[in-house]
Amino acid sequence: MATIKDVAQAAGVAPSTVSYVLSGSRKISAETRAAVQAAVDELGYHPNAGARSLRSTRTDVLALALPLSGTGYLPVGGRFMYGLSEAAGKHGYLVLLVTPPGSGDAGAGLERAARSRFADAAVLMGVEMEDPRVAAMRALDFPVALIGHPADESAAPWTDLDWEESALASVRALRDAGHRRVLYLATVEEDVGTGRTYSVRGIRGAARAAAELAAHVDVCHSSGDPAELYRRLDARFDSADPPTALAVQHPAAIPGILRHLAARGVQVPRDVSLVAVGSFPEDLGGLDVTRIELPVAEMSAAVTRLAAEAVEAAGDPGRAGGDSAPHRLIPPRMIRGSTVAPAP
Amino acid sequence: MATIKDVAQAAGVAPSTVSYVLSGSRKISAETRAAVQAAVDELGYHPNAGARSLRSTRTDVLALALPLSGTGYLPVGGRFMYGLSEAAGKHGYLVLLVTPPGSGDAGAGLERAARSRFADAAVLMGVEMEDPRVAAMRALDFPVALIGHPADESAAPWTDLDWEESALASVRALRDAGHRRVLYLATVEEDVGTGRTYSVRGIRGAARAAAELAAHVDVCHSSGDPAELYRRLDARFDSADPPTALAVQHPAAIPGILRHLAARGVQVPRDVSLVAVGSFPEDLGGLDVTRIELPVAEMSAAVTRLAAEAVEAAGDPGRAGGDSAPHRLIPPRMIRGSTVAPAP
DNA sequence: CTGAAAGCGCTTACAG
DNA sequence: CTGAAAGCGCTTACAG
Repeated sequence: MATIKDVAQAAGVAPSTVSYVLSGSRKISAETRAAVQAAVDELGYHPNAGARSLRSTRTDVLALALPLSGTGYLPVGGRFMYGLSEAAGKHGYLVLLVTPPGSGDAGAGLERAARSRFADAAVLMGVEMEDPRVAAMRALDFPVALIGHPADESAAPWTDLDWEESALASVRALRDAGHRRVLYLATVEEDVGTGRTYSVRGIRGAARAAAELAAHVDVCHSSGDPAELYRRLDARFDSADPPTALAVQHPAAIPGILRHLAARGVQVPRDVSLVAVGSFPEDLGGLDVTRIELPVAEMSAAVTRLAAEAVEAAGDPGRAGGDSAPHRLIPPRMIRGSTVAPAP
Repeated sequence: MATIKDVAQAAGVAPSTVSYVLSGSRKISAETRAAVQAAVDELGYHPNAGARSLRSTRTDVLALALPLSGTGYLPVGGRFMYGLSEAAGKHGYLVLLVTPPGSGDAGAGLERAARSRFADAAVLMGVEMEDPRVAAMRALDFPVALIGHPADESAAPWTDLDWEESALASVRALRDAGHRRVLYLATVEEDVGTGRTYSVRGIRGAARAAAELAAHVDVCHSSGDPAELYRRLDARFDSADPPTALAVQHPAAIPGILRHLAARGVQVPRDVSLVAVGSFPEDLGGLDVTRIELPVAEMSAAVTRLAAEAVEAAGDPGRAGGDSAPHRLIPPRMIRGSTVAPAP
């Protein structure tokens, strides 16, 4: 592989001049610049990543810390890998995956990536309300940006869909259609248990909806096991006062839920209305569901910007260590589908 | 961050000794080893990735070259990111994502990653029958392993589900149930057009099935646009001699297909039987479809092993450059679901 | 069994 | 406007 020396020799200049041409951090005469550029193109020169990062302490890599997928594959993780890779590319960053599912300690891969300086910053997914990874990375002076809205909003830069408002808006849409008994199907219970921010805040929004909208809102946790989920739904629909509407924060389960309800003789929206909270198109298998979509591209762009800023700030002692952190809370946008009808 | 010097000082030895303890490439007395290990643990020392790779030309990183997703998000890409990250982790590798969807040149990110030595090898997804990336990487002496079965089997190590056998087996299962008119719904036409190996080989298997099994096998290309796909299906089902069975190599479309058929008054499997080719569970939204699943974990493990071997071989001049490449072709396994019934 | 030293390929003060 | 030189943190022949 060509080195900076090869380029310098081909262009008849010193290696340092090549470096300056490439970084643009020094005024260079037009002829010299052209000669160097020609040699770079001719040789297909790309600076060695290891040498560059050793010297400049910049890797141009963002680490993406995936959540442990206790319940198997998480489609949302795949979406963000794509979304982040694309957004990061626009900022000149590559994306490194850490903490593969199945490893023991949730933070082990991340810690290694940070201590070995495999990356300039980490983007954290599957964030918990009190996420231990935030303090761990701060102790290492390693910049982070979160996809999630933690309890301490100033602990680290973060972005998220406003899940609380999303839950509220979905119940409101149902309430506006006349429904007074709404079942809020929250995330799978593992996510509730570990305090994932989207899970906790969604449930919080459902509780607010009950208080503010004069509606009965029954919160039920979803399950990764469809049979168990359907048992829970059956219990509600078999009760004396069954719900007339569902708000579902487990969108991947919706096609199955619709089939299960149909098998019970319950039609959507004729008998029951339904809103999806935080879905993406693949989840719904082409069904025209009334929904609030998860804005993956917008969140990916936002978290990339936050991460890039955190990297800059870490290099600039003046700006680092302020006790507030920037964030971007994304308001929900309701998309009208065909699954909401007036209450019977 | 602690360096090897800090560890050496804390342990009272030379930096080189710390390096030897960590690499295990030299006999070290038990006391020295213990002292070094204690210092390493105490300081939380991890070797700097840049320095290590600069010196040893090993990065312990595998680049995953994603296909350009012309038709938007590809769930299969997400699956392999998880699968590969997990499999690579077991071999001590981290995974770097390159060529995010949306970038102009399919190979630009990969080329940069290779020339800058961001990784030790590349795993290529979305492989085409004659994939230009293979030659490009060979020209750079950059090891690759493919997820896909290219025309030239000896060009690079590769692994894949045997799509030809999969298509053949799916038609055979339908033929064995008495079906004589089978519609083979191939991949979306973009994949056919670019010559993706799974696409070409699936169609090849369908053609063989027609020749070998005395069945009419009509091959129809799927579409990313559901409306267009349903028009194509309607054309077949409205014909004088409609199919009685479907083999579908576009599993994500199956829930929608079933709904569309139901709307036409066609029940599966009462009126039409169906087999999915290369699905994974999320695709089918909980439907109990007769299917050949895409063995993501097995393929990820295989391609990781192939990549790791290619890295070793590249370091060993004796083994490199042989004119054959190892591969692993995975035979299909049919999973019985409830979507195949005897022909009417 | 252990250490001192060279050098991987860059970037960036220092010098002119 | 350009160059010579130091040094980032490792690994591994060379030496004892």
